[in-house]
Amino acid sequence: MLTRDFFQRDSLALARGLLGMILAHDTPEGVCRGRIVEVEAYRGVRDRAAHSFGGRRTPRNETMYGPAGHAYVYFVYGMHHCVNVVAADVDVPEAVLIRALLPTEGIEIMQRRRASSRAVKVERLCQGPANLSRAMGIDRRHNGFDLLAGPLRIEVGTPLPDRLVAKAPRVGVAYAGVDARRPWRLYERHQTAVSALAGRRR
DNA sequence: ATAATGATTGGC
DNA sequence: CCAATCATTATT
Repeated sequence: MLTRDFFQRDSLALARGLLGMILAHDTPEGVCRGRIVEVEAYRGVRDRAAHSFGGRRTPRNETMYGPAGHAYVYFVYGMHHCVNVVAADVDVPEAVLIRALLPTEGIEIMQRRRASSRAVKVERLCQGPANLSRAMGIDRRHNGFDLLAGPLRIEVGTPLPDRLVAKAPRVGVAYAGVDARRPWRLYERHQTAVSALAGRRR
């Protein structure tokens, strides 16, 4: 099991550490697991792309100000959920957005949750933060959950070696000015499950 | 109370 | 390219 120390560090370091770890969710339908292959670091009060920029503290982002290793889940665009892992110390509002998983377990359950007109390929089931949330059965009810243990948790996986870590600017943060260009999106090189809009790099 | 907008996705 | 769709936030 991971320790609190694993999560209690700055969000960029945590983002790096989360690559290769497992997001697991026990649900009535069964357990679902996926290997984390793409993340983005949101670096707190100085990061114009972060919900906590400038020390903004609202009901929505309150979890970011709490202890590390908890889930910050929020609702956007009137229809999507995104899952973050809270980093750093209490009152230091940093977090890591989980952007893509490679599903390893509970694939049929995920396919049911993602059911649309056409079948969804395994590598697309958890491709993108909102798709992943839907496939894993995560919504606002999970905001504030402790990810160390419990029905929604992060388990020890296989750390991703440096040579397989790619870095690029974050997605969907054009409003963030200079911070929009920072290479704070980390993902597994050559991994087909990384989100499509994110583009590929080597 | 009202207006603006979004850490996205999928369809055309 | 753009509509979907509404909670959250900022502003009056």
